Amino acid sequence: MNISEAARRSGLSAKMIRHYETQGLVTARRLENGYRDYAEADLAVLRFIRHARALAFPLDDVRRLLALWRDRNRASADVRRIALDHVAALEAKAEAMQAMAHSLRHLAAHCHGDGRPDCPILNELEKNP
Amino acid sequence: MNISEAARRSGLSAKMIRHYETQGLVTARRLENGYRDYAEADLAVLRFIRHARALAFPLDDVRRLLALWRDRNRASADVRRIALDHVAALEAKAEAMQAMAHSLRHLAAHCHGDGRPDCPILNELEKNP
DNA sequence: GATGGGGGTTCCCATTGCGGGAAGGTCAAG
DNA sequence: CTTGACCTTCCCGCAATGGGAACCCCCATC
Repeated sequence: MNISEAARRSGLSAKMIRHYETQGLVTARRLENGYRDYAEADLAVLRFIRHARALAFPLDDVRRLLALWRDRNRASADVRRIALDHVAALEAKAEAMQAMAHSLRHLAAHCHGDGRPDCPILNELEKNP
Repeated sequence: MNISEAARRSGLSAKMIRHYETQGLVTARRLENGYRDYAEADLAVLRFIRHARALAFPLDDVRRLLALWRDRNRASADVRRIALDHVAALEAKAEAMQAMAHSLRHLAAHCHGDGRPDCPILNELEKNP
């Protein structure tokens, strides 16, 4: 199957697939004319990548997860460590963003939000320290 | 004051300050030798930027907030809108990340995490659709 | 045979917000 | 005069794509 069908069937874009190839996550057989040719097994890899990316695993992690996936002698502990490290990163970022959102919501709640110029949001931003 | 002192006193890096200048957020007087020269008023702008960035406002928003800040005839409604739009974006991203973290934590909780190869995390990633 | 259309390919640029580092000007102290 | 600590501009790299150019391939139709 050509790249656009692989894209359609994997839920990725052709651009993404080529990019993942440059990053060493997938490889494709090449036809005589240079076209990439994907087998069902490749499709499984592409779907794996899509699922991992949907969970926001960086490509580096995806590469490691793929290696473990292919390794019949893997230790599930290795998979788990990658996942939990990623979870920690996600939660740290999410909490930081929630905290920022909270502060801003609080400031916005005290802002008239009308034609008058005074605004606690700007007051906060212009504070000295 | 030169750029490194402005950096120290604003809590930004010299690199950041130059970058903000290319993005039209700050301007600095130039000495005869081409060096940037900052006044106290510039420092206030730099601190404003730092506070806004600490709340993760994109530079485009910071530019708009600065314009409103300088505008004595601003409507606080405009400031509020920028802030609340940003809050919405922050919360959307944060919630998406929390959701991913939750799914992964759930999967990891069912993973032995020992030397055995079977792992619900990989099972999830290799699913068909 | 020529042409058109719809594939494919590679490669470069832009995004966002910086950091690193090179190449070179400037200035004060020793 | 040299050293060192500033400053300047400019280019590269990051992460993960999207957009688009320039060009190749193949098939069908005129």
